[in-house]
Amino acid sequence: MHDPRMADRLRHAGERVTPQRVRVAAALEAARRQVTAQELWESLRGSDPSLGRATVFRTLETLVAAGAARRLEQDGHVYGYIACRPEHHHHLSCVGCGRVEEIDEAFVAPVAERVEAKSGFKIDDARLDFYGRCARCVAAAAS
Amino acid sequence: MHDPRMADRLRHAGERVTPQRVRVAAALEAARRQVTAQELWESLRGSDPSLGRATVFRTLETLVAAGAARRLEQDGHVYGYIACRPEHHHHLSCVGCGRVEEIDEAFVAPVAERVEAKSGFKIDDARLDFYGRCARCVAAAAS
DNA sequence: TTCTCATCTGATACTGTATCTCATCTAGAA
DNA sequence: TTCTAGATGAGATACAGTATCAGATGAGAA
Repeated sequence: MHDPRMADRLRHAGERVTPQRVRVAAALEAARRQVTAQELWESLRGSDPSLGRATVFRTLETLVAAGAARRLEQDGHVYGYIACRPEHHHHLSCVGCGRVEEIDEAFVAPVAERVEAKSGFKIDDARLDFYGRCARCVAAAAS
Repeated sequence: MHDPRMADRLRHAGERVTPQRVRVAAALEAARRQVTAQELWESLRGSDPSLGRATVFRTLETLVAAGAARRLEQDGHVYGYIACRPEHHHHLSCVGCGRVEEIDEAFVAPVAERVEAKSGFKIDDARLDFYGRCARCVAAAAS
């Protein structure tokens, strides 16, 4: 088994440890990025053509419930899954050249905390997008 | 017309002002909460059975593009829409009851400044959306 | 007012993600 | 090893949203 911790988490949550679940969990961890159930199924089908599509969807939900994965909304009504740690997506988008940079979660967390304190909301997810011009485009416009 | 401002926004964005669009915009404003295109269509069908489903979906996108509404992600791969003033781009959305509160620009401005300083971007516009549960829904879930 | 045409509407078909059903299989306990 | 609650695989189904297209219409021009 690639990562015995994943199996432990499932067992601890009272879930069965099946070869399919182990394979899905291993593939999710190996991805090291946000992936969709569909992507995961397609990549796993290569090595295991008998793996069912529904099984991948179900297993991902099981992993989320067991605390071994996190589900995020992606644009286009797709769920993205990522192993272990939530990864928020905040963007800094240049309207000049189209370049997009990621904004670190550290910038957003303090705002979320203050908003929680003021509003009484319990915040689960955040989306922050900035639009403007990158340094290069600003310089180009000035010249 | 319930709210002439909505028509002005459409006109200003170079969009036609049709009876259907006026009806959809009025219903969205009257809701005063986050609603889905489907919900809006079903409620409007009562008074106007000829109103097409696709028209509601298209109109909501048009309103978003014109700055008269905002699109938010809801759980279950559904887009929620809410009428808003163009100058308010930040929302705090309850996934439990659909209530949406506006977040003051003052929370976001400092983040924008720090991001500008770090990245060299010149930021023109910002959009921040938080998703979670309001105090009432948190209390209801705990009981 | 009437004309004109770009664009909007409504109906329908289609896309793609996710869920449900059910016969079969199996992990894990005894 | 046997037993059984729960998992699997295949296919059907549900549902939000989009694409298409013929016909209708808003809004500016004449």
